[in-house]
Amino acid sequence: MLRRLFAVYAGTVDKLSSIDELDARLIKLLADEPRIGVLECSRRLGVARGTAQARLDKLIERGVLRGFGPELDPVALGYGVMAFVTLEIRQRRGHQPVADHLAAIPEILEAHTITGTGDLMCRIVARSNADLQRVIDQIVSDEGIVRASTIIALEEQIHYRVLPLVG
Amino acid sequence: MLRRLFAVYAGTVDKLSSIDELDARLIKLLADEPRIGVLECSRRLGVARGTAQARLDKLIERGVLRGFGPELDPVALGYGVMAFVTLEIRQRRGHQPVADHLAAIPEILEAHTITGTGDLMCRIVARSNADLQRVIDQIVSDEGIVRASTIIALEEQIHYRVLPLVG
DNA sequence: GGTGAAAGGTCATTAAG
DNA sequence: CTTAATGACCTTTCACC
Repeated sequence: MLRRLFAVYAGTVDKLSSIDELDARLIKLLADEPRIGVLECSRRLGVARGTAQARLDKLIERGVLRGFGPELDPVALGYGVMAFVTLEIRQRRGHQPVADHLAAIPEILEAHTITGTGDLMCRIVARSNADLQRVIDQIVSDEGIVRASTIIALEEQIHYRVLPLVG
Repeated sequence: MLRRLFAVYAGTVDKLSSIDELDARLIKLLADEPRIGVLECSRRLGVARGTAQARLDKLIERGVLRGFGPELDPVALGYGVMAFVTLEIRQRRGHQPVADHLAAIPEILEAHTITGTGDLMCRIVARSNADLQRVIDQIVSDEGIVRASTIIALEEQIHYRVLPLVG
């Protein structure tokens, strides 16, 4: 078998990406038809059911598979406007208080500390452009935030995907 | 019942966000324990199985629930570096050729056309900072791209989430 | 490998908008 | 009158021991 195919040496990465060809096929199979069971997987992959089960368990254990949570579409939920907001924060007390403030706002779907002139990059959604202003006001209401620079996403060219990385 | 609780009027939104309280409870239940079946859902929600099934089907039909695909962690796959890349493109032939070029690069996890000085915002990953250069080179190899400005994500403050929008 | 259980479909009845 | 919820029955399929 081609176990540990990649096993790359990638700087400070602590989890090795030990994904072999069977794991990849398993993942792609589950991505295609998430509702099928382990038995069906083993049949399609041409392996014993125990093998499929073991592979699945290990993928979850390693953190490669984070789970099978329902994917929700913000647009269908009424949040048709998406934007990226770059925040500049006061460096005094670190970013944790600001991160806590952001986490309490449901419209903030994601946040990262970043390099460059900004300090934080957030992905936010709103029900309309007018509503976007409300969300931004809510964001900048925190003392720790100096400036917010907003970029609106017009059209989604590539929807979020990870699968191509699997090969 | 409190059906059509939100039913907001949100500009050019064509899909009404008709999520009632039962739908919300169902979604949150599935988010908590994705592996449970429809029968188990119906028991926990205190409704008939057919009801739970019908609600689930309709949520999928409306596009609110995009599916139950496996969530993959790029970090565990060996892609420990994440970055946001803003692209400036030649406006001559539109962005479609560029979008096609980007779609062929697996490390590009997402792409949107945007407002502001840039034209496209991409989320990319790489195995290391050195590898990031390779990915960027691959991106800018397209004729249609004039400039790429990269911002590296240092730490994930808020992991991607949509659930808070459900209430 | 066998067994209890769940998924998925259909149906008639009842209730509510 | 239309839409939804319910409980019942059935067959196939899976998960677990």
